[in-house]
Formats: sequence, structure tokens, C-alpha cells
Amino acid sequence: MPQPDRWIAHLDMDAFYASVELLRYPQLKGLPVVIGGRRADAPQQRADGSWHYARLRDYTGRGVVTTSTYAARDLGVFSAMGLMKAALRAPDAVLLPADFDSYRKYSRLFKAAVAEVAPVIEDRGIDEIYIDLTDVPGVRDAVGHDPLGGVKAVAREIKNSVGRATGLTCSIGITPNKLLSKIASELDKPDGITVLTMEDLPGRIWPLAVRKINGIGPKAGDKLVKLGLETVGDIAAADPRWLIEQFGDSYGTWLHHASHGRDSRPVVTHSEPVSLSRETTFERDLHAVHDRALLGQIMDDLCERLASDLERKRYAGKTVGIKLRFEGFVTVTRDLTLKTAIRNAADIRAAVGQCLKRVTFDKRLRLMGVRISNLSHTGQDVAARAAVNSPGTVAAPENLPLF
DNA sequence: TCTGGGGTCCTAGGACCC
DNA sequence: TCTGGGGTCCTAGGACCC
Repeated sequence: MPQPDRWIAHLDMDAFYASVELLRYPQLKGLPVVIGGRRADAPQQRADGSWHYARLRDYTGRGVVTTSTYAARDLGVFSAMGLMKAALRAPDAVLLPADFDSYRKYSRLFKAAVAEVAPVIEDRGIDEIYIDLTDVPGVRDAVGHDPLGGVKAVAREIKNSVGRATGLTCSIGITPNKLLSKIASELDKPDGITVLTMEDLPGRIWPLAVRKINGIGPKAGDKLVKLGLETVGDIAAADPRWLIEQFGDSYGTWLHHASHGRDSRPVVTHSEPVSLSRETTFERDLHAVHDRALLGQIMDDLCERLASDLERKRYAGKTVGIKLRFEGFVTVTRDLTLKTAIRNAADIRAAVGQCLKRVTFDKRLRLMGVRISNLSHTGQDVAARAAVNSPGTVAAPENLPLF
């Protein structure tokens, strides 16, 4: 039996934010709990020791579900759903405000715990990572006699390490590449391990809905279904030339490869940011003229926050952009590339002013944002930064500038 | 009672240069 | 005098992901 040349794991923390909250409020275990809403009230302990929680039914205003517990999902409440809609489905669900500092702390803990077992890690956000297991001793040494056994044992070791460090569970998919591992980690959630080889493609992957592939979103998913392609196997059976006619050269070719489980992307252990941004959605839609002073203040504040992000991370940028979202959810962007990189709030604000002049304000605004890209480093040596950015991982060698 | 905030990548047209 | 081809940068929008 031919063995894959790589073993790549995808690790996904189970209902991450909600599970972190349950560590703090274990009495909520098993109940429908929703994280979200900027103004949600934190739980309050009464004089008699009992707790008072905000309920979904009492929430008014804008906001979406950030995460929900499995009990809430059973009631039809999922991530990105509007809170008002969620309240219709689960009025009695407990509503907790998001505590990102806490989630970031647990994120660092679980990644460090994984790194003790397998150090080649690619960060994919706060609650998931890819891990290249190919050269982990327990995997490498099992090649030839019991590869699947070796891989599963290492997966259990990783889960145990994460559990000891955080008290949280995760799900792991292990396959020859990132694309398949991302799918596999979802097949036995929560607290599961799924190992697949290419031979499992027809039995385990092809029956799945096309949207299970990372990279097929709402638009492409709808289009595929309208074309009569509902499962991954349907895409795999389609003529690649026809896929290219329908979806263009690049995406059509990718669809064909993805449906056949082919993906050669490496696990990337270090990356530099491309852009930094800050944005805010208003409690009520604001009028460009009537609320002009308030809008100016909000933009000042966004620029201040972006400037402090740049300072903390030691970047400067040459391209400044604004994002405006009007009532009706129509979004407009404008950007401006300067001759030199900037980093302070006043310079950013001035460039934003130039961008704003190029927009017609004929509707009320629901969101404003500011973004900076074309980034360059300022000060401090790069190797030290890499170590800070990905604790416990072996940083890739940097291309140092000559001057 | 629609639709947060932080990102990445891709496409496509026009400017500009050789 | 009417118009090639390639490369890169800038700008705007959109799909997608966590």
C-alpha cells in the first residue's frame, strides 16, 4: 500500500469561545449559551450567591452571534447569525459578552501545548492551526510497519497536551494535505480524531456537500448547486474544461483539483501581515451632514487606534484606505498611496480626509473603517519579532534587507 | 428583525514605462 | 499618420475565512 509523503494535521478547538466561558461559568455546562453583542452584560453574582445572566430575548440592537455552545446550535443558533434572529430561536439562551483577552490567552496556551509535541505549526487564527507531523518521531518511526497507528498515537498525545494545558477539547483531522485535513477535522466533532488517506476519498469526502470545501463559499456554493453539482463527488465527476468555462481558469482548475483531494500547499510557520485595519458599526445609521461632528470624532478615534496598533507591532504603511458601509449594506472603499510610509494618527487622518473627498454621501452610514497596507518594519530586529509572533515554533529564516 | 470585526487573496482596468 | 507587447503599480470591488 503506497504511503503518503506528508502527514498534515488540522486542529480545531471545539466551540472555542464558548468553551473558554464554560471554564469560568461551569454551572452553564449543557445549557444554550451564546457569545456576542458589544453591549451584552456580564453575569452578576447576587448577595445570596446565585447568578443573574443576560438572556438572548432581552437583547436589542445590532450584533451577531460570535460563537454558540452545542446546546444552542441544537436550537438553530450559529455563528454570524444576527442576535435578534437568534433570540427568536432561543429566547432563553444565556448571552455572554465576548472576552477576547481571555480567548487570546487560551489560544497561546493551546498552541504552546501542541508545540511541545509537534513544533511545525501554521497559525490559522485564534482557534485553529495546521501541523506538519511528517517528521514527528512517533510518526516517522512508524513508517513502514504501522503508519496509521503512529499518526493516531501522536494525535492522542497532542489532544492530551492541549487538555492538560487548557482543560479544553479539540478535534483533529490528519491526512496527506491541508485541504483534506481541514475537512477531516470536522467529521468527528467534538473531541474527535479522523485519519484519512487518499483511498478514503470516494467513501468519506465525495458524499459531502460542496460547501464543506474550504474555499467554496456562499456564492460559489449556490452556483455549483444551480449547475446541478451538490456534492464534492459531483465536482470530481465533472469535466474540468466545463468547470473552467463556468468558473474561469484559476477557480475552475482549483475546483477540479480540490474535489480530487489534491493540495500541495506547505505548512507555513511564519508570515508577515499585509494590512492592519480598524472599523466600527454604529448603533444607529448616521447622517453625513447632520452627524458630521460625531462621524469626525469616530474617524479620529479609529485612526488613533490604528496608529497604536502600528506602534505596538512596529509597522508603518504607505497605503491608507477607508471603508464606508451605507444603509442597505452597500460598501465603498477608497485608498491612497503616499510617497513615504506613515505610522502616526495625524498622518493617517490626513490621508483619510483625502479619501473621503472622493465619496458621494447620498445615504446614511452604518459603518466606517480605516486600513493601512503596503507595510514595512520599523525598528527592532526581525528574528526577535518572529519568536514573539509564534511562540514554540521554529521560525523560518528571514530575508534580511541589505541596508 | 437581517447582516461584527479582523484579515487574505483575486480580478480587472487604467496609468505609466520601456 | 492610429497604435505592439510586456511589466508594474495603483485603485475598487468582491469572495472567502476565522
